Amino acid sequence: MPELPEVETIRRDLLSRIVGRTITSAFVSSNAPRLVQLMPPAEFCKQLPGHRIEDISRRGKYLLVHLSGGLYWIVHLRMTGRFLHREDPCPEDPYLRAGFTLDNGSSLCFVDLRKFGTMWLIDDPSLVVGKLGPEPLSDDFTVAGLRDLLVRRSAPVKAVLLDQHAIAGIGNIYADEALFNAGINPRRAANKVSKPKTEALHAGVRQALLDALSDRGSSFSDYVDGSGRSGRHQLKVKVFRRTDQPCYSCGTQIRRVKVAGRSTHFCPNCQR
DNA sequence: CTTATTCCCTGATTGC
DNA sequence: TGCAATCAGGGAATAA
Repeated sequence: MPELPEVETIRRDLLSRIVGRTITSAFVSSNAPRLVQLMPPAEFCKQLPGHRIEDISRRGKYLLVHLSGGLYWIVHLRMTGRFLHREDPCPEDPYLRAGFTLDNGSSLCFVDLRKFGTMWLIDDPSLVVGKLGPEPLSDDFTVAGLRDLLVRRSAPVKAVLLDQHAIAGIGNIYADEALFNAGINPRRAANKVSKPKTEALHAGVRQALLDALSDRGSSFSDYVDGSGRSGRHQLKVKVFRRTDQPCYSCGTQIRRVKVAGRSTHFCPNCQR
């Protein structure tokens, strides 16, 4: 499940490896008919070659590959997507959904078991990422902004953290970790989170993301970085997938419940 | 505007 | 042991 720390790790990996390269060929598997958005895959494969990769940025969980001519190649990995760069052509893989060759013989391989991943080739990225909430690691994410968000909503606070239009880039792992950091019960109504707890949540979100980023992301299942290596943060999570294990802070067994349709892990003692 | 539910997809897990 | 039903999850679409 690539979330902000995982996508940012991939971005940094790819940035050092493919900026300046020109795309020489593109292929999309016929068994991935939903991968390319807004245009037929054949059109996408025809347009991409010839463009030089100028930069790579990230917005929430979206990767934006800036191409020559002002075009953007946007990639979302969803649940099981992998976006890998290698020095030779993409190897045989039953889940290889798209492959791209670069002008130095290296390649980008898009591997995605569940086929939820999507990509766009588009002039105006705001059509794809324009409605996302603030970047939680930027100055746009403030305690006051978070407070405004929470007071208007009666949904569980975890549902708000997962809402990409509220804050961009948080998924199931870091929503649970952030709420633990802040000592907030995930089921608590957003508009009942106190002011001090809102401050704690703001800090808790940032800490969860920064901790994961420094570990190059969490590899619970499919996630690997831009070179195909696993992250390490799955070994350090405080609550996510630690059901029935003791809380590191108080020893109470971590509980698992369903909130906002997602598995949710928390310490019933530390998160009241 | 909000919140809840369904859908996409397939390997892993659970239940009988 | 075997096979079917359920689960996992990001986010768009749909319903209410």
